[in-house]
Amino acid sequence: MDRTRETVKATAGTAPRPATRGGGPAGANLGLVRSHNTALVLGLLRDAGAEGISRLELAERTGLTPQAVSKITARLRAEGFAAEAGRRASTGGKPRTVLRLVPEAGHAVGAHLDRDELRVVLVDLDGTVVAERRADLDLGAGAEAVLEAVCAAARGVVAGLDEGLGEGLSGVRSLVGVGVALPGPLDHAHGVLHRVTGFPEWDGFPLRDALAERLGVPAVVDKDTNAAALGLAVGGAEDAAGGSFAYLHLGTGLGAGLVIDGSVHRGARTGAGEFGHQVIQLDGPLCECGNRGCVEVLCLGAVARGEVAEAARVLGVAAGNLVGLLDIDVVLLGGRTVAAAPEAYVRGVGEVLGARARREGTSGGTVPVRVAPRGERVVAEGAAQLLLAPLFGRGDA
Amino acid sequence: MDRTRETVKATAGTAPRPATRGGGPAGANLGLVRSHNTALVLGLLRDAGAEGISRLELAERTGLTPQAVSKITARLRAEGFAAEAGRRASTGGKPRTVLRLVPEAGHAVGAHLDRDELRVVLVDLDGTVVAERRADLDLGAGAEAVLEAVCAAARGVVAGLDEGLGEGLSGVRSLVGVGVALPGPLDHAHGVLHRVTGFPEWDGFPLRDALAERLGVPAVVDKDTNAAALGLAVGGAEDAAGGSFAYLHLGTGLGAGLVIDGSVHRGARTGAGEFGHQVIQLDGPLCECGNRGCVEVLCLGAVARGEVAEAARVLGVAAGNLVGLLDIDVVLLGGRTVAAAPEAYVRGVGEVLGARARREGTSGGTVPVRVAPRGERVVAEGAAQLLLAPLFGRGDA
DNA sequence: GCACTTTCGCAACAGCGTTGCCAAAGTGGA
DNA sequence: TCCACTTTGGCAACGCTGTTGCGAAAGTGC
Repeated sequence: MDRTRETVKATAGTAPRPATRGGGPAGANLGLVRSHNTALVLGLLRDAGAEGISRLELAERTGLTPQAVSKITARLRAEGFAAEAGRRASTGGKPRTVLRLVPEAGHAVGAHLDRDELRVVLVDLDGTVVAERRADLDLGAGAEAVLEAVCAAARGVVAGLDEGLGEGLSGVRSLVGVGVALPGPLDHAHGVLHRVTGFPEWDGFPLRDALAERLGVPAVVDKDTNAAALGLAVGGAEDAAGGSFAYLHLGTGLGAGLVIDGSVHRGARTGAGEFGHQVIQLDGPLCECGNRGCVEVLCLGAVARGEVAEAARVLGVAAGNLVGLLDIDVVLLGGRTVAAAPEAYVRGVGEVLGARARREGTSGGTVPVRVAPRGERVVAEGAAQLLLAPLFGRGDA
Repeated sequence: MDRTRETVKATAGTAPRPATRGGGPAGANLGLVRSHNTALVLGLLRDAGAEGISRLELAERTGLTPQAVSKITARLRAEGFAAEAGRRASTGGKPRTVLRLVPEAGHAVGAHLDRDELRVVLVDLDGTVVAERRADLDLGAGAEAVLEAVCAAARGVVAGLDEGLGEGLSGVRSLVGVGVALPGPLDHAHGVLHRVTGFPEWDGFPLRDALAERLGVPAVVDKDTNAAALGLAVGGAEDAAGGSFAYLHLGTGLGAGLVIDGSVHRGARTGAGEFGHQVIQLDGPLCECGNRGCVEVLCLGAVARGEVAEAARVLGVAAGNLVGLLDIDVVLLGGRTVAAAPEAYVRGVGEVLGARARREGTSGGTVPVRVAPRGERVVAEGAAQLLLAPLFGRGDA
């Protein structure tokens, strides 16, 4: 990913040599330390929200000295990313000055390309959705048509910023870039699509570079479930922060986004999270993937027959396998099918996980199951976070 | 983990403040940069083995400048961890000086506590086993007896070092510590056992602290499968280095150790890798864990009936689920049952994975399946790596 | 009104990797 | 045999990082 534009480079400092050559482990230099700590502080500022956070709290949370925090925050204030926001009550001495993030200092566009729908949002540093567009879309209409639809929508959501708008989006000073999330296998590292399920004409298409060139800003591409998981990791469930959780998406298909120790796990081939074709019934009914007894077939079959309880139970068994394998903290459910009967799925999956936990003894207790917040916008918001998260020290994207 | 003894503290430098307070993300200071880069260089030295590696190669691989590498290696040489080892052929100028690790500069003890057997090894910095002891063991014989057996064996393997041996092991200058691996649920972070399967009397026993006090050196405790995975990640399969793989252990039970992006994934409760109780047959035969249709029941049942091919197939299906979920690079098989018919299991599991890969298209190709090297010593060697790996920049342990 | 506590910035500092420069140690052509 | 050239790698000065020492600012409480 190339993020060398001047606008939102919080880490202006020196121009360091390329930190890593050839994929090996990277040596750390001082510029890296600086950007790491700056990102850490920015992240804490964001998490503090409107309430803000004092310099000393930042020092305690990061392990840095108060003086280092003062220097870092001074830079951030000079660059417009942070600002003072009142002061706390005194505890016998000088009251702490509260700092807060300036959300308008940075924005990112997030686009969710679904099979029949396009949803584009503009998100600020805080994660707040500033603008949104929705349109019908035919993923099979060809690259040119889809690209144009995405660009038009992106221009639309950015228009309100009034920061000067030229050919692409490159005139928008605070814009970090555009994140795109879509189904189907793809290569996240290079931003190249593989055979998007049902649309073979996309195979090998370099979506990231095409978009970046067309819009004149950095672009990132990821699977829809990964984007959703990232969005939820950043500002979603409170207890999911920094931990591990799975986002299970039940819509036209069944997939998962995995967050392990606070960052999205994609695997070397962006193949992780293939949850739907997990086999849970040996020699079971044939799935369109060629396997037998996949969760997807069993679960969606039950849905089609109207047996929501059975669908939830099957989903729960597969979720239980996942929880056991990865020792996950929370399971979040999303997607259109879940949205149609949220309580039933939460209850059904929860029961299976609860029974499993009870059998295994008390250690750790049962894994909570919840409906993922943000509803139909999860993926689009997460796509925007593909650009924003790195600013805040998330290793993703 | 407490590793403040002077002997093998490669990072002698300044005494930095505690880097992190309260479990949050840690701010980086200069001492951290130094130890990070030092560990990186040490790791590359170890991977280079007897052939050694030149300063400039180190610079290229780490992304550091040659001068920085020179400084770091000068320190390492002064401390006895590295030494010059000849020189390369000239390519038109001054020939490169080859550096190599001095294996004898550090040792670690690794202990594998199995239900009926104790195996203790002494490993040097290179990962080479310097000494080994094996003894019968009854895990149910009570804490005192087991502790004494471990300590006696540890003293035994260390005796040959002739570095002065007092009450415990604290007199051995080059000894980093003792790593212990055993089955059953436990808390890796605190080194406390939970209900070791079949031996309820161990529940809550603080094994790590008990051993550390008794021996006078740092101790680390982990699950046997995690230790094996770490050992394989460090010096095992070549193509597993830095990547992701699963070690599947088929013995009296069925478990897995997961390595994701080069480091062992344990989960917050050290619960990850519960592979055996993955359900792959809805409403299948009852497992002793209370679930129905677990791989363990199906697989071990087939083994008991002498149907090795069926056992391998079932194992392959479960491995396929795991591979799909995590996008893993390699599957390594180990354990007594596998050792009895290695080719059959490799073939059987490989066929299932191959069929799965073929159905999903060409992207990435099929995941290789191999027998884990090192045989019955994997776990003990991995246990020693619990102490050594951190020296080389592995985030584990 | 004064002593005390707490926050936080300025200035000096130590330590990290980096840069500039040069000696060392080879090769290869004249 | 000599000399120009290339490449390695150490020494010294440097810039930048977070850290430490100290003092001003801004409250509380007797």
